[in-house]
Amino acid sequence: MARKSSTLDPQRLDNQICFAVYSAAHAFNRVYKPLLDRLGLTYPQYLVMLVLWERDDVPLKEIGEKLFLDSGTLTPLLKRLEAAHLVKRTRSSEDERQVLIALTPQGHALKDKARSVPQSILAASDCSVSELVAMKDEIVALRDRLNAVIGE
Amino acid sequence: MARKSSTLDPQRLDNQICFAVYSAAHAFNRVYKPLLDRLGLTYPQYLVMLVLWERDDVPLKEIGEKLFLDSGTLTPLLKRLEAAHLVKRTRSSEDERQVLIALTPQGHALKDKARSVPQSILAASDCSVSELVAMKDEIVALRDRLNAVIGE
DNA sequence: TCACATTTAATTGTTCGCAATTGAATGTCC
DNA sequence: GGACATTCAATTGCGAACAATTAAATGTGA
Repeated sequence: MARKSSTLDPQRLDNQICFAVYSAAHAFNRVYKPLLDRLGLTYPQYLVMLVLWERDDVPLKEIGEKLFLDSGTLTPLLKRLEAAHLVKRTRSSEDERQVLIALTPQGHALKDKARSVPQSILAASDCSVSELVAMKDEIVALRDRLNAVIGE
Repeated sequence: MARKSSTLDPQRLDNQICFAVYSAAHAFNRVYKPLLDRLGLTYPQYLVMLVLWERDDVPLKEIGEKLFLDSGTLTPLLKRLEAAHLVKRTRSSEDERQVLIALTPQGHALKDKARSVPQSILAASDCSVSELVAMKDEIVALRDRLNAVIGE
């Protein structure tokens, strides 16, 4: 009883939820890799395409808010998507500060090719949809609490 | 009923557990940042230190297995920790292929300074320990299932 | 209108993360 | 013992991720 049980030691790697999340994110990335290679996308690029497939012609700023990414990450990423002829970047005529991101026909067409990706991920998760939804909601709630702290 | 409800659309960003995990990992990183800045560590460097604080004089390979990272990531990271005088890298005399990572006195001493980090994270999570442990176990189980698929 | 603050992207520099390759050390099989 | 495969770390190249800075466009208040 004198020595703290290792299963309760908050400084142990295996007891840290952040490492669980960190390593799960990398595991997801590795599962996505071969699926997205066929689409010519990286995972963050795929996330941007998901945003655009929901709504086209979105300001860079708004993509950043949805994905929690800033222009330092998105500007070069979007330039790569533009070089791949999947999106077009244009300055807004109403507000020259904003850059609007629009899908090209190829970018729009890619949505169909990507349709099988989620079910491949579901299969790899080896888990029921309802369990995954419950976990997702818990993780999102945790993320939002963390982000609330960052804003002070 | 003809149109699929958006809350069930698997191609919607908000319905993807992987994005929840991805964005939660980044949120954790942002919460850790100011805490680890005081220790002069990045989050992946902190993970390596957690491994070494549990057991010293560990082969690079073993650190990689615990953190799911390869030498391409760890070699430069460990060189930075060595430059910061927190670890020492030596070739094993028994097997010259292996590099053993050992804590310096400063590296060992940093454990005490890092003791308050987990409770700061717990506070930011705004969640009970038992809830976090339950979530952690679920996420680890998911991660392990995903990693099992990668190995084919 | 003019001075000043705010907003927005882009840029720069550092660190991860990983695939692919290289090279050295070790293990195995004949 | 020698040919061969395997293991392990290091290296190279590319794409995030983010802090900090810069520059241009817009908003605001005297």
